[in-house]
Amino acid sequence: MLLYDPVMLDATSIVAALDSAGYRVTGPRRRLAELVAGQDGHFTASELATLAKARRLGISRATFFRALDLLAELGVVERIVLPSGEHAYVACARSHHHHIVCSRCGRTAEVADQGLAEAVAAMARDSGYRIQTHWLELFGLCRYCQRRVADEA
Amino acid sequence: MLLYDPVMLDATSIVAALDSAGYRVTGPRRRLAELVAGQDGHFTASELATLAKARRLGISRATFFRALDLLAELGVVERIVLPSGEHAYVACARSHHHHIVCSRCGRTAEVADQGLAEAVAAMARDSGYRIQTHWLELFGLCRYCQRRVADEA
DNA sequence: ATTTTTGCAAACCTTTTGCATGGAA
DNA sequence: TTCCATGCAAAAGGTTTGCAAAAAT
Repeated sequence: MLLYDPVMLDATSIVAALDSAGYRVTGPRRRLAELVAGQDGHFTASELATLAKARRLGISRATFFRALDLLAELGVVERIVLPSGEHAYVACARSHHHHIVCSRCGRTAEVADQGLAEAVAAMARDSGYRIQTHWLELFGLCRYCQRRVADEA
Repeated sequence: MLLYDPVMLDATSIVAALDSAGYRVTGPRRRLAELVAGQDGHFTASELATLAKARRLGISRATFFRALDLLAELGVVERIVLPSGEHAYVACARSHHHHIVCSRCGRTAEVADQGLAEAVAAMARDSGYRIQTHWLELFGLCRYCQRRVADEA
């Protein structure tokens, strides 16, 4: 049993989110939704574009950038920034949360607050800054990769 | 009195860090060190290059990227990633710490742990991931900008 | 019929790299 | 004299944008 499964998002609900927000449901967006639904780690617009090209899905590169931006605005996916500076997206639940990204396979898990909110509040108090947003990213090895790394040794 | 002043780094100690690590002390690196010493918020290689060009310091763009990379390896500055994906650097103290970046003026402050380590440990425990590194960035308004924003209203 | 989306290609930016030259040790 | 560092320019990504054509409502 996995405590923290990657959040799975089905294509239907992605399309529904677009539709109910008044955006048009188009062929490319449907196919893109399926591609996104098939991802279980983080992914970049670029990566999906490459994948789509290989599968001859007929979705242009620009569409990925535009659509993923849109999905991020709608809160369907969350945009994170990798240490390299690339923009990546992960499927996300509605509430505030943070991600752990596996540095080996890219799998992500979400984690609960665990006292972070208080720590951030304390930092705000001490620094005199009025915090607008905070942003915690954890990088590490997921269970599977820990095992694989151990096997290799 | 400011509790958390931006860390000021003087040019001399930057040069000393290079020297003692066995790297050559060159003209461009000296001038770059002064430029870095003059920054009090975060800055990108690109920004410094533009600045240097305006001041006719004769330091090429590539040198900024190479030298700042080096300084980050030496621990003289820390590399952060802005939400836009750009790589930025901030002067930093040696111990583990986190930054608050002012979203209006770019001023940074460093903050103490405040229970973050325990929170991260708890997240590791719950998720089953073996955490390799974590990375907290806070964005908000510094004291000065809070006041200025209030004045404008 | 109207308005949004798309695709294409070009433009943009930041960052990286190859290679010959120049400078530090 | 021996390498390391620099400058230049080109390359390499990733991301954005203008515009005409296509598709959705």
